[in-house]
Amino acid sequence: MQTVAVSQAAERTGWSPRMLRYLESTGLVVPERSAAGYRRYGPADLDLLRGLAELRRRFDVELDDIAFVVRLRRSPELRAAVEAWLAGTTVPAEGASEADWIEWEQRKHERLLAA
Amino acid sequence: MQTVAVSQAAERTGWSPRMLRYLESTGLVVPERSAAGYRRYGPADLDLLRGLAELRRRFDVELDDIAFVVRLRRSPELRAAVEAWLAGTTVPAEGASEADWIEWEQRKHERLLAA
DNA sequence: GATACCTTGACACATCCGTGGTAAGGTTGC
DNA sequence: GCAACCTTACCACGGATGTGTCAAGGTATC
Repeated sequence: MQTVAVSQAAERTGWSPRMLRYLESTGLVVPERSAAGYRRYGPADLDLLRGLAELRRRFDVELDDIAFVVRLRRSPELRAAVEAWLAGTTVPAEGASEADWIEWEQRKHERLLAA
Repeated sequence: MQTVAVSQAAERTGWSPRMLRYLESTGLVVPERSAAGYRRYGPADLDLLRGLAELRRRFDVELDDIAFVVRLRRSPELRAAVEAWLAGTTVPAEGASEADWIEWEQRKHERLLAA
């Protein structure tokens, strides 16, 4: 498998080498290591990095947010607790239509602006 | 419907009045308003507030994290993008067994400690 | 063996989050 | 009409995020 070192990976994904190390520390993109301890980024890693940059750019998503989704996936207990909480919220449920969301949004704004 | 004002709600849920206003500003728990603009917390609001406190205590979840889940629910586009990203990750998929997670966790630690 | 990479670790800094306080003013109930 | 609540709008502050830079040292390649 073709792998590249950190500065190459940085060049090809738009991240800085510093940020690649930071991303590794958060657990979001963890490359393999060479025998001497060098980070080796494979094609899948590069795709992940590009995707992450894209997510942030397009949706203004925090790294924390993504990390939390990962956490949700791996802790069914947490996932269940969060879903239980969501069930009590006034927020429309899973299969809600777009119209439900619009109405909810309007009610929320009514509330917020009611002052 | 029986509703209480902000200081009462605070007393009954363990939050401070200040935090109840903050939570409203984040959109997580938005109470109705009286004619004069006073916040009126109903039983459902109180439950939400207690549940939120419980989530933080038990799972060390940030408010941001919950807010992001709400955002995921209401933006199918964002949800799809995040799921697509997750699909590329080395993280075990939706229906993965506990054993898969343990193995993944071990590999991650191997990687992180390989230096 | 020199050069250009890589490693970890630290300091620094802007920005935001969570939280408290406080001030200036409106509402309510006795 | 006053006491006890409520409102918004600020200032403050410790801690975390995201990011850069630098230092001290290991590795690889020619």
